[in-house]
Amino acid sequence: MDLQIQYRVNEMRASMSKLGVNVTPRRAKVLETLASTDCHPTVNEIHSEVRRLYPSTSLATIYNTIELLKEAGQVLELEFSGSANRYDGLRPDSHPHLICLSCRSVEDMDMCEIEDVSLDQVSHASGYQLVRLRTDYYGICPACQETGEDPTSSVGHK
Amino acid sequence: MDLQIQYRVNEMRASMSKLGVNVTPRRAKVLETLASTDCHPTVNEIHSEVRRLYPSTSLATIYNTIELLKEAGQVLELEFSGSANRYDGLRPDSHPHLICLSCRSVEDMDMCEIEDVSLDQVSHASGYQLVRLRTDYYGICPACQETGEDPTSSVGHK
DNA sequence: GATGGTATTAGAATCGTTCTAATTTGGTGG
DNA sequence: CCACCAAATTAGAACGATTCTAATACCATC
Repeated sequence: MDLQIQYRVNEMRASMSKLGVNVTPRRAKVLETLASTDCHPTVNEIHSEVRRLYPSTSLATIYNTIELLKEAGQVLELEFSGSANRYDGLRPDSHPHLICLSCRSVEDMDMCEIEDVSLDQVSHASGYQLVRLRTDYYGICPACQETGEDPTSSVGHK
Repeated sequence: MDLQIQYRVNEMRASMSKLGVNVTPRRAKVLETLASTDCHPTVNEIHSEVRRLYPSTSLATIYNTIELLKEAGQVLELEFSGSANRYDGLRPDSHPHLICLSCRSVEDMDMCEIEDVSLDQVSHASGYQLVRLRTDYYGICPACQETGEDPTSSVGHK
């Protein structure tokens, strides 16, 4: 396993242990799956991956592990109402994403010139005690543009 | 009916007509409901409101009308995976919201000092053809803070 | 008053997620 | 080495928001 992945898995392990939670083999495989991709997998995708090693694994175990990871602050949940939620285990902190309305891919957006408004700043101005920020840019990704997608037809993205 | 509401309803009507869609009495009531509140109602809430005038209205009519409004670009859909979607008919353009993890209220965030990154800017840098931006700040609203809510217990917002 | 197209309805179907109750596992003290 | 207990895991049921479907109602037009 890639060293960076290994490092990230250990971080997640440590956080879970700090919560007093056992990192069982199946759970470890969930962590590894999350740490091994920047494609923001769904629960089903993680499930398939874990099953390759432990074929009897049930969906509940994946949901359960992700719940624990959320409590440990080690995974970022990207909710979607019309399709399955996606999870980012590489960068559990709030950060912006690019979402394709056509192929529904989810990509991290890393643009140094875009400076995130700080939670502190908004907290202060709004009176809210803020803990998280979600920023999603919706559009058509370069690949889908090439295959001749019409962005207006997918605006009410489902 | 308040003049501002009336004005907004007429805007929505015009957009729907331009699409070649009839604005029936039930649909008109949906528009009016959306134009009358900044509380970002759910489909169920709109349904209840429309039923006060037309008691036999089915849920399907609300979903259908909202679909048409989305096509007309006259309503902003705020998706939530664990609870019902909410709709903003007053400001169908992308704009940031404040979401309370405790009472799940959704509020428009209007802070002149927070300048939205323009879609054009991000489009250019990312290669995406962007049509929409979602920005949500999650935290505990002032009212819930007073009643002694613990923000960390609700972080995995549902 | 008949016709045709649109709107509407009730309820079934779908799908992601959560819940439940029973079973399995793994470590600890005897 | 075994019995015990708590935690993990399982399969499947339950749930809730949304979408789909097929039948009915409505309304303008002829």
